[in-house]
Amino acid sequence: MYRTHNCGALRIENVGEEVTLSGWLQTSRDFGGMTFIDLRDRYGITQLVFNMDDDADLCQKARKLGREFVLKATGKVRERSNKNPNRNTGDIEIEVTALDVLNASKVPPFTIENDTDGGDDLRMKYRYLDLRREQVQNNIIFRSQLALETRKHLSGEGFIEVETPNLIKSTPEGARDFVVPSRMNPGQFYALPQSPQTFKQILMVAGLDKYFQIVKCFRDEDLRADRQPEFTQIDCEMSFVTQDEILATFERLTKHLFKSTIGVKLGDFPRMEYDEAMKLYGSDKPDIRFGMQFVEFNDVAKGHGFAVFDNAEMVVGICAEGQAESYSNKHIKELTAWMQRPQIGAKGLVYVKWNNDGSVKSSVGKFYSDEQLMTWLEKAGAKKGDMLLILSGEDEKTRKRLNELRLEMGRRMGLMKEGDFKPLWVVDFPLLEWDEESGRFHAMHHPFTSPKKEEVDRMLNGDHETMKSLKADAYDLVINGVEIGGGSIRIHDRALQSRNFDLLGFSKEEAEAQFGFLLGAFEYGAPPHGGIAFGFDRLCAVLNGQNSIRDFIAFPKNNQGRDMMIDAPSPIHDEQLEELSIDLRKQEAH
RNA sequence: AGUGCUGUAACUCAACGGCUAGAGUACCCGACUGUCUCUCGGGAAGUUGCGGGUUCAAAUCCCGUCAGCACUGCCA
Repeated sequence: MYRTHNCGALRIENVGEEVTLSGWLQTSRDFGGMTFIDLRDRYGITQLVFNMDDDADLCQKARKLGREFVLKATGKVRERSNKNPNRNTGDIEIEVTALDVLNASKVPPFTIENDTDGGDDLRMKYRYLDLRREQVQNNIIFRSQLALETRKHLSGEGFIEVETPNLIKSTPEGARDFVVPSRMNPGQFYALPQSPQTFKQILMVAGLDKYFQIVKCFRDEDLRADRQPEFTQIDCEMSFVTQDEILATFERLTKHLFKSTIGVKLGDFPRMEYDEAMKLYGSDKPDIRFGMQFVEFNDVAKGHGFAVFDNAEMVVGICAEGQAESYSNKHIKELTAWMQRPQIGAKGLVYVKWNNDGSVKSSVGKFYSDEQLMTWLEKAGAKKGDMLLILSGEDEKTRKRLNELRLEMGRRMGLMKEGDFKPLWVVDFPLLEWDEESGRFHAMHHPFTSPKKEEVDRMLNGDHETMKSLKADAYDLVINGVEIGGGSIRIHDRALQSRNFDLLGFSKEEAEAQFGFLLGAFEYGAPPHGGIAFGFDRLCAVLNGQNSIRDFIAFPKNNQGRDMMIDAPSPIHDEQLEELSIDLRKQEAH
């Protein structure tokens, strides 16, 4: 037997018991005459004691062991003379009578501690060592709990978990597909699903009524801290539902997950129209933990001889409360430089300070009187001590930049409080989005998204602006500025679907070739349906107040989509290529 | 594809263009009977990512390249 207890189990009540523990050597403290070993497993750390006076051979053996050795120790639990209040097992120790070295270990390349000294790349390469750390292990355990609570809750609401295939058909819409060559069908390829979208709709046609799945999705796009090439979704679809019913269902799920995993009770989620989010926050995923909403200054700023504002489509700013005195010229200059980085690309940044002594100071003070600037401050609802930060330029771009500034000011002013969760439904997304590159509209959500009922008539007779303004029954759940998930009511009517394909520039033949199976299914009595999908990895991260999803994935990939541990992707043998009927293009010689 | 930051001992980092490239941690050896960041003494440890250039002299400056991270594009 390897163990009678785990390393986090023993307490003062167990004193006197004969126990066996197995685990890893966390650290040892050798005093010559006696040696302490901290034995670790995922449940905790228990101290083993060896004493020269009791058993010299055993003590000598213990002195020779290195970090991360795998040990089995048998002995008697006894009360410590010096207790360690920082540890659950700190009242007791094991007086060891028998010790087996189950396995030796090389010296690990970084310390297996909460505050590891390892960098990201090392930790990924030696992921099995990183996963020994309590924090990372807790993240993985948390993920497991979140998945179980999701299943419990949705199953309790009558949802059925259905698996959908991973080898499916490539479609041109959306993200790039990962493709898999077919050996038995030379020259043809499967694609890995970007999401089980079409399958879940077909499950609705099939009458499953309420479907969910915790499912891997694959997108071959460039990565970020919050983006992996393969990631997990809580994917759902429901029949005979309105948007309100879907939102209510997944609001219940979200509340349940917050309550059951981190004990946070969320209030009812507010809703905001997409247009309003863009107007007030310059983002379709506003962080509403703090205000600092956009204020437009076109009417008060234009026509006073300041050419930059006069020529701008939009003059818009935010009011940073209480910041007038804390931003010196140097700070403003630094903030301006931050805004001018190529990633953001603002040309300049205008400030208006309302100092505590009542005076007004501004970088555009030459062009505007104090009285004029006061009207700006009033417009923004500013108080003494506040500071306006104003950008100008083309409407959409300027709002996007101001969004970055707002978030940065939120960070600097400490307004993104840890443990504060502010969910938000963003609703009424546009149906279509203009794609400059291809010179056509594409679906903002996906091609099966239903336009709002009142938009149907406008759908075909519209000009460019009308098309841009068409609204869909599409919605996102945003928490603390992170897009947690999104969905829509789908089109279940074949005629409306064809209309939508027309708008998207699909010919009948293309639509048939790409989505014929779905359109075919819709001809056999498709129920009205809709659904949503949550980013499971992001939800894990947000619940833990973290930005990077990598720590919640047991085996994540790096920036370049490489698995550093197994070193994938990698070349394959010529025989494999041959079998797959694939000729590689010759690489240019470097 | 682009922008920025980083790359020095096993790890984390330091070193004005100039002395034998240092420190902490970890590691090895020795001492130590109540530690839990043990303590003390000693030791070993370097292709300064790689290639080229400028210079009397390069970890340091320049060019290229590779890798990691963050971001922009991209991600229905």
